Amino acid sequence: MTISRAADEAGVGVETIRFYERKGLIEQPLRPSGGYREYDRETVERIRFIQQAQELGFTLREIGELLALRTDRKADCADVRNQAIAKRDEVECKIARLEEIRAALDAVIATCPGGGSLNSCTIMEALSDHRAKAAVTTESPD
Amino acid sequence: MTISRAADEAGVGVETIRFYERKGLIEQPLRPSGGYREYDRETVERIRFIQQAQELGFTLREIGELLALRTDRKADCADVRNQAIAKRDEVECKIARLEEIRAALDAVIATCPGGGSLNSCTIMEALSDHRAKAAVTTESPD
DNA sequence: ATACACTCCGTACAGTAGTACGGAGTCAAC
DNA sequence: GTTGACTCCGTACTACTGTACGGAGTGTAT
Repeated sequence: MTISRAADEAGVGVETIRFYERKGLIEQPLRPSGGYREYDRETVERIRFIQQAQELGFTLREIGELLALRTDRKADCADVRNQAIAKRDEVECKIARLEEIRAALDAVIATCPGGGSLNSCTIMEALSDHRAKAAVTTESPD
Repeated sequence: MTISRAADEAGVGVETIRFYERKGLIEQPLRPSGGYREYDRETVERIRFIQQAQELGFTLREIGELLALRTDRKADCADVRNQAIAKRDEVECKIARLEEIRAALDAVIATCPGGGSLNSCTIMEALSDHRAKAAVTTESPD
């Protein structure tokens, strides 16, 4: 399978495959003819694995670790589970943070008269510091 | 006020101020002595405004627009309100997406035996495509 | 044998938000 | 008048996930 075929099968671009290769996410493929990369079904699966994991919010670095686990004979299912749990906790933190932001935006929108000069715009006021802290600040930013 | 003093007052780094200046978020300051930047209280406020808006999830580009509105005589409170509403909608989309991810991770964690070889690891299975679609895929990725 | 599509490679670029560096100039104090 | 802290500038680098480019080589079909 050529690189463009593999890219099609996996649903990514050719350059993406070369990029993953550089990043060590997929192994160096054989080059039987004229230096052209030769891919098998397994590598396509591996690329799909990467895509799936990305959809779950894993970074390429983390996916690299998962892939390393996959070929590690000593690796345990619990290792993978722990990774997944850590990622879920991380996602939960992000959600909580975004919910705070949403609440702050809602508050600010609710008090806005919705028209008139900026001098009486409560949103601008809220962003212009002083009193703003209560409505806006929510501990450490991301 | 020197740049380092202004940075302290605003709670950012010196380089950050120069960066904002390059980005056009703050105006070119006066340089009365030896080419040193001279800041006033108003600029510090402006930098704080930027920080506040960042905490609400606005990007620097969007903040630049808000700041432009602020000095635009024709600007209306409704313009600001619309920006805030658009941002809230955006935040809501992100939350929804993350909640899908969390659900998928929860599902995958729940079915994991929690120990044993990777061959029986349901998380790895889920990531390894085929059947995975149902549990993992949630329409367009971010 | 030649056209055409495909592939090779390294490098640069995209956007986001800064941070770091190094050599030179400057300010205030002692 | 010299020390030490501060500032200047442009550039490069961080992290992330790719995308684009351009000139050269190669495989396949006609």
